[in-house]
Amino acid sequence: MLSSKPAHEGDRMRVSRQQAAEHRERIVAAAARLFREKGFDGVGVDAIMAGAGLTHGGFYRHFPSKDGLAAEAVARGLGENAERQAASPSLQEFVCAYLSPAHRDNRGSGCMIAALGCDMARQGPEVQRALTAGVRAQVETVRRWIGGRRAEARRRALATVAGVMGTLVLARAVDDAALSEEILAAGRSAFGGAADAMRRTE
Amino acid sequence: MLSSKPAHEGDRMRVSRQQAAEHRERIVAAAARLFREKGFDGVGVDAIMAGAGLTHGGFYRHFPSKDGLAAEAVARGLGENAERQAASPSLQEFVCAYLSPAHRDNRGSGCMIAALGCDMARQGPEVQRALTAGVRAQVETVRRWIGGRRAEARRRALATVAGVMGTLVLARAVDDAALSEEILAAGRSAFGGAADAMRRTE
DNA sequence: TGTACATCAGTGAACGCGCGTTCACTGATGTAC
DNA sequence: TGTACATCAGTGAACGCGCGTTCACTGATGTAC
Repeated sequence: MLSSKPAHEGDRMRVSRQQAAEHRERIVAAAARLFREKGFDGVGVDAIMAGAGLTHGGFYRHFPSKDGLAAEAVARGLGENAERQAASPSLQEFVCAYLSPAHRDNRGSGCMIAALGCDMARQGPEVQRALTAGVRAQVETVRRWIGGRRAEARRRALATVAGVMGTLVLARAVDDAALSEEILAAGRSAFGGAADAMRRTE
Repeated sequence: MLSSKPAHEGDRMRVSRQQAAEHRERIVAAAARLFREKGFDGVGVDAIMAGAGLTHGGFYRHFPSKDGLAAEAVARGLGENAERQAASPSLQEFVCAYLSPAHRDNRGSGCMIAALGCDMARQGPEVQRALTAGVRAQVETVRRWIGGRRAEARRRALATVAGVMGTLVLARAVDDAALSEEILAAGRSAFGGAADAMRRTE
């Protein structure tokens, strides 16, 4: 899938350091994808390195341990989450893309929290710190989309972020295609317009 | 924690078969608890058998493999979910219990889907079949609590089940105690009264 | 600018531990007479 | 009911594979002169 030949070779000297930096980048990218697809324990260092077009021996020139890589991979995946949000013009469109069959069927390039959320609490503190920052950022974006009174909007934003994530997890876990579609549709309906839905001042 | 001494010894003969059945039961219970606490890959057969007060060698007199046990453990955990629902008089009280700090802090005895939902899709077909049945049952109970037009109530029930699950996952994954409380509170507010909240006919 | 040396990313073999699984054995259960 | 035999749940040692990690080595990068 990934070519093992570097595609640059330019920029005068110190090509190797630059290449090493690109390799490191490719390792993190491969890990972010593979962890989401198969879970932290479902992929080995050898598979990650192969995914980056390298052999396993060189891994420890870049990372202190598999756990160390995991923290970076999670941070990277959460960054992708933020980019997808930034690319969405409205909550409605974001939720429709998030709760789409395409997203459900592509764990490897999808939401990091939906793919690994259940396992995050069992990971090291670095992973949890990265996750918390990612959640805060995502909630803040949704809060701005929702608008209105700040405290109320934030409450709705928290429920929306959690709600779409849970919906995706459920749609992926279920055995039956029709039920899965129904779950996604229900989520889009409930969370797609949190601004006017969930009207409840308590 | 669990005494290794059997606490029965009665009922005429064939005590051993009965004891074996109890042992099997204890193994499934220990697995259901430990899997939820540490994940499918986080506990070994030896730890499960120790949790049941036995040694690992006898495991394969009861189950064909660790995966075979996983399917039964998941089914058992989902059954506990159903029991907790049955013990709740209303959606409001169920959601308050589900999104309580106590539930968040006790993975081992809590919701099976929140604890392992992300990993379910990677498990065998038996696990997924059990999960799907469990989800259907849970959704149906919530639908009855919500009441009203059937299609609309079902849509809200699906979103509620997914929503509270996602909320719990998020509250557990996050690093910051205050944020975790805030997430739980937002979930209780959004999903606690799905009958009057999420008012949205599409 | 050219040459000799040092650095270090990457390789592939090897290590060692953990864990799922197997197995010979034990001794109480359960059965045949 | 009592006795001899068969069954089988449980034990603990052992096996073997996978995987995280280490290491000696290579050869190009990068540097000192």
